[in-house]
Amino acid sequence: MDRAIRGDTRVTLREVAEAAGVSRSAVSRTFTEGASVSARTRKKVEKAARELGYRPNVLARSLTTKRTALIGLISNNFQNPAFMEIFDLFTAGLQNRGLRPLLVNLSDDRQAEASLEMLMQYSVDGVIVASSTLPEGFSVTLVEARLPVVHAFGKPSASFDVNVVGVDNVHGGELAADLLVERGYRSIAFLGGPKTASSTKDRLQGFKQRLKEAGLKIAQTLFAETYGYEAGRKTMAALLDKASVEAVFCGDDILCMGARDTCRARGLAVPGDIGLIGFNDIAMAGWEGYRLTTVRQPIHDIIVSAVELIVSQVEEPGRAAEARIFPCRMVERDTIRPRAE
Amino acid sequence: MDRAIRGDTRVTLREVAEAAGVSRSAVSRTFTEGASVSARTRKKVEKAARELGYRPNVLARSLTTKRTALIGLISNNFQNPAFMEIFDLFTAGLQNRGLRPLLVNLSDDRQAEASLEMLMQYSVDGVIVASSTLPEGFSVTLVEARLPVVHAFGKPSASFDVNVVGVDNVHGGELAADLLVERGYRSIAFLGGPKTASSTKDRLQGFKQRLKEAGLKIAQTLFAETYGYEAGRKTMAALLDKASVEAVFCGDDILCMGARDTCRARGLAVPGDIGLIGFNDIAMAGWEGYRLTTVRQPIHDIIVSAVELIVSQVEEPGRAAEARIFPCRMVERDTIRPRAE
DNA sequence: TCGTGGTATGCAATCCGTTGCAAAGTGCAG
DNA sequence: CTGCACTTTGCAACGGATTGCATACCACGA
Repeated sequence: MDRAIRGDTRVTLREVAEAAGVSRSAVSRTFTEGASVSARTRKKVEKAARELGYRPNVLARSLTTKRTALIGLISNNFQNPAFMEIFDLFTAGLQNRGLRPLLVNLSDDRQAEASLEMLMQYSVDGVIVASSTLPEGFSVTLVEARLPVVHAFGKPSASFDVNVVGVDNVHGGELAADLLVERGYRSIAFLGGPKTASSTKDRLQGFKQRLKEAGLKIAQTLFAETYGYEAGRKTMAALLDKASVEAVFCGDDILCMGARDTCRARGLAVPGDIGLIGFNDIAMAGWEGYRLTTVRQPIHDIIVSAVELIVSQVEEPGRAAEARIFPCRMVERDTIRPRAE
Repeated sequence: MDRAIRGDTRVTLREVAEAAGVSRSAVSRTFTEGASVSARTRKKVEKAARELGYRPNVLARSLTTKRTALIGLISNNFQNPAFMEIFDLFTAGLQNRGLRPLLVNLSDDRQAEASLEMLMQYSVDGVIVASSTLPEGFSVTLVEARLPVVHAFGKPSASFDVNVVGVDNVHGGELAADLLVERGYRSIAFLGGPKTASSTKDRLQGFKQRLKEAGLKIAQTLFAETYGYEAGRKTMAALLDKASVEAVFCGDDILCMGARDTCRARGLAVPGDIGLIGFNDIAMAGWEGYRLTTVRQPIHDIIVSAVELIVSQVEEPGRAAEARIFPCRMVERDTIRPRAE
């Protein structure tokens, strides 16, 4: 009976129409919200559809409606386990609004162009870029192709009209500096993420500035190649080999966890011998083996906001680009020494 | 000049045809591998296409070709940071073969039905189920709808024809038991993942059986609600409250990390006071703060194999279902006491 | 010059839906 | 019973591509 489940071929609208003894329009209309169909035909159609196991073909539909409900979800942070939280929230958020995430792994940036091409070919309704390391130019290309875009964890750009949701990274850097100064650290290093990432630059800027205001200078500035655990370990090792410092501000929790572990491996106590600050406050930052003191980024809010934004952008294409910037705040755990009595 | 980039509307094949002064068929043919077009027209078409910024509409194409290159990627393990590795490999693997992952977050299993419906409506070419906790029935539903399916990290079923790629979990459990026995542990507990998951059941089975052969019985058997860090912590706490044991075999690394951390929080030394074994050998298992002794699952091989399998399944629909089972092996780090002298 | 075989091309139907428009149907007041 | 204003319905065109088939073209040998 149920052709679709038997699976020979998918049942089409035309067949339902024939079975129900109505026109194709009638069938189409019973499946589109708010179209004019009498209760009687609707019933007939629904019965036939049920019996045949009819499922409308969304892709065919998209041909005329110009909507696919597909949203490109691009990221290049697949090395960072923290992104699991992010994917969870994004996919759940999109699904709740009836949107479908088409996932793009951009770990190899040479594929950037091809990926964009692909997204256009699939007629995605919009794109969410979830990354703090992709260059601004990336989102801009999308905007130029008239694709609605939201750059989550990005930095607002003065020169281009692209939707951004993120935090005030400069301020985050300031918070870290303030805490270190307050706790009396004087020899301080910065261990950032990829040098070219706007997030890295901004955090460093705020950090440096505030230290300067306190009469201090950054003792060492190193950059990890990626936001990843191994990168954090290696970079921290390099740092310790170069000089000894009292505290390190890491540009990301995952880097900080790596850094924490090279300390552990070298027998350095934290915060006894060296203080550490992370950035993000991902779930893992609270794990017993780490308990990072870190600058919290409201990931949940950012993502909810990004989804909201892409939705309104899709629904109202002309809409002006928006930047939604959330504040960070310090969450203190056990990697920075307590206030002196 | 470049309409598509200017973005008014997408350029269609028809417009290219007009610009090049050829028929629509000619245009279509220059864009399909192996079709018969003269070098001269091909050149004309390509020029026009380039100038107009034409990109074929894959969805329209799929209407006649019956191929979308969309692959549903379903998971319900978004709480487990280890899945980042898995997503990374899957997305990269699919992309390399020109396939597009349509991501489905099934954390809420009440949406299972709706998700399947959705995947069918989007005419995905196939589905990869990446989960060891989804019930067998889930994949079966897909198979019945004649969708090519591969269940990664699943368990082969005697009764149903579904493609499975995974490890021999029973054997994994045996390895854990053997090691514990060899190291002279006698009071031993099992801390598994969700009770209903086939992975949990199989690991437990092998474990129990082998202990029995050594004349031992499992002292405690507890199950975590999910494969997640918090679940691991809580369940371990419950276990310790009930009884004291010498060693615990955890059904997953992430659970084991949670367990490790409740030990840490309670001041229990590992492996001094208690021994721990994990399962999977995810990257994090090697982190300095944990260094889990664990049963290794060849994640990389499994995923490569799963992608391969879905590809051949899509290309050759009638193909018989296959089960590809990989062996596990023990990797020893620091959470089990060394062999006595 | 003509015939032949092969390659290129275009026509038109098709894939699966949606939608503007005109025709048909309905209900109700006069 | 007629007229009028809605509500339902179907027709047919359309969205953007592919493809079977028939025709047009080409070079080449006889």
